Amino acid sequence: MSTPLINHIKQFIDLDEHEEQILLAGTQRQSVKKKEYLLKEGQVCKANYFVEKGCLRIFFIGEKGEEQTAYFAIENWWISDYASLLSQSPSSFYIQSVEASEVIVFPYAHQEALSKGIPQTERYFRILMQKAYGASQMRIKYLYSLSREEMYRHFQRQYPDFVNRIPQYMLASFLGFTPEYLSEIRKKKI
Amino acid sequence: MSTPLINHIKQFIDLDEHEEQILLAGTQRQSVKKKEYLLKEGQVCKANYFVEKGCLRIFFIGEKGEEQTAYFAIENWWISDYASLLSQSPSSFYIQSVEASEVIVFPYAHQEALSKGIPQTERYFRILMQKAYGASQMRIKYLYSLSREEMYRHFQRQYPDFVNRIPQYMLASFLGFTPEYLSEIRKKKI
DNA sequence: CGCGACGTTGATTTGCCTCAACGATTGTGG
DNA sequence: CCACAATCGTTGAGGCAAATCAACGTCGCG
Repeated sequence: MSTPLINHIKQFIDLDEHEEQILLAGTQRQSVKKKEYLLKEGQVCKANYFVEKGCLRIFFIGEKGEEQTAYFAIENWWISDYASLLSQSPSSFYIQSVEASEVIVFPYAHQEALSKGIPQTERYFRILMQKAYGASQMRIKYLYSLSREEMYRHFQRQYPDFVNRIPQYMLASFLGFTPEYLSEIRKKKI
Repeated sequence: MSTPLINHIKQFIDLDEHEEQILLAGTQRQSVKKKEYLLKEGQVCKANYFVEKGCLRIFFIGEKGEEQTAYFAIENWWISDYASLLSQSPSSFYIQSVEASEVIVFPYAHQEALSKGIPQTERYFRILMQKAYGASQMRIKYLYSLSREEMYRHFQRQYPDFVNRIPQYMLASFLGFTPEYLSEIRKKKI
C-alpha cells in the first residue's frame, strides 16, 4: 500500500504491510469543500488532519470579529489544535479548508490505540511534534525580530508559489497585519 | 528512586525500578551559575535540559545587538532548541541561566537510545512536545490578538510570582517590547 | 447582469520605539 | 564594610511603522 500518508510516515519509522493496514484502517479519507469546517470554536478536537491535496488553515476570531489565521497546512502537512487534542478540552480555534481538499482524518483515539500495538508510531508523532515545536520556536524568533514588511518578504521567499494560492486577506492575517498594509507593501515592489 | 525528573515522567508513563535506573544513568545533574551558558549560537544543541531548581531562558541576539528572550523555563520544565536538537544543525539561540540553577542534562543521544530499550519514553516525549506545541499555538494566538499592554497584564495574571523573579528587561524582551515601555505600563497601574 | 466578496488608495491616528539623561540598586574589589 | 562602577529602571520628547476609517475599483459567481 502506498499512500501519501504512508509514504510520509515511512520517512521516519519502519512499518510492515500488516502494520500499514492496521494504521490505515483507523483513518478515513474525507473530501472537504472550500470554506468547509473540520472544527469550530468550543468543540473538542477529536482528530489530527493530514492534507493529501489542497490547503487547510486554523484561525480564531479576534475582538473586532476579524478572522486571524494562525497556521496553514498544504500537501503532506498535518494540522490540528494540539492543546485541545491532548487534553480533550474545548478548542479556541476553527479549522477550515481554504480550497477544495482531500484530507485523511486520523482520530486521536486511533493514535492512542496504535501506541500500544505499533509503538514506533509514538516515535513518528514525537518527531512530528518536535519538528512542529522547533518550527514554532523559529516563528517566535521571526515575529520578534522582523518588521511586518520583512515578514512578508521572508514568507514570499520561502513559499513563492503559496503566496499566490491564497486570498491576500488570509495571508495578511497570517503574517499579523492588515490587508491594507499588505496592499501598500506590494505596491512598493516592482 | 524519586527525583523531580522521575516524578515528572511518571505522571505520563509507567517505569519500573530498573528502567528508572537506566534512564537516570544516561543523564547528569549540573549546577549552573547565574548567567552561565548551556548553549551558544552556532553550536549544535546536544541535550534537552530539565530544570530541577532555578530558571533558564532561551534567547537570541537581535539586529541591534539586544537580547531577545524567546522562552523561560522554571522548576519541572524542559528547555532546549528543538529544531537544532532534532536535525543536529547549528542553533540560532543561546540557552542561559537566569538565576543559579540545578539542571538535569538529558543528552539527545540518550533519548534516542532509550527509544529502543524503553519504548514508552517516546510516548513521554511525544506528550511533552505536543503540550509544548499546543502552548505555542496559544502563544501565537495571544501575540496576534493582544496589545503589548494586554500581553503584560495577561502574563502577570498567569504567573504573578514569576514576574518579580526576573529582571524587567528580560520580561520586556520576552513579551516583545522595550524596557521603557514596560516601565510606562507599570506606572499606570496603581 | 448585479451583488457581494475582495483588493486598492489616501488621510488621519496611535501604540510603541528611539534616544538621551537621569535615579536607583546591585555587586565587587580595595 | 564602604566606595564607586556597572547594571538596571524611570522619565520625557519626538518620531515612525502600522492601524483605522472611508471611499472607491474590480472581479467572480449565482
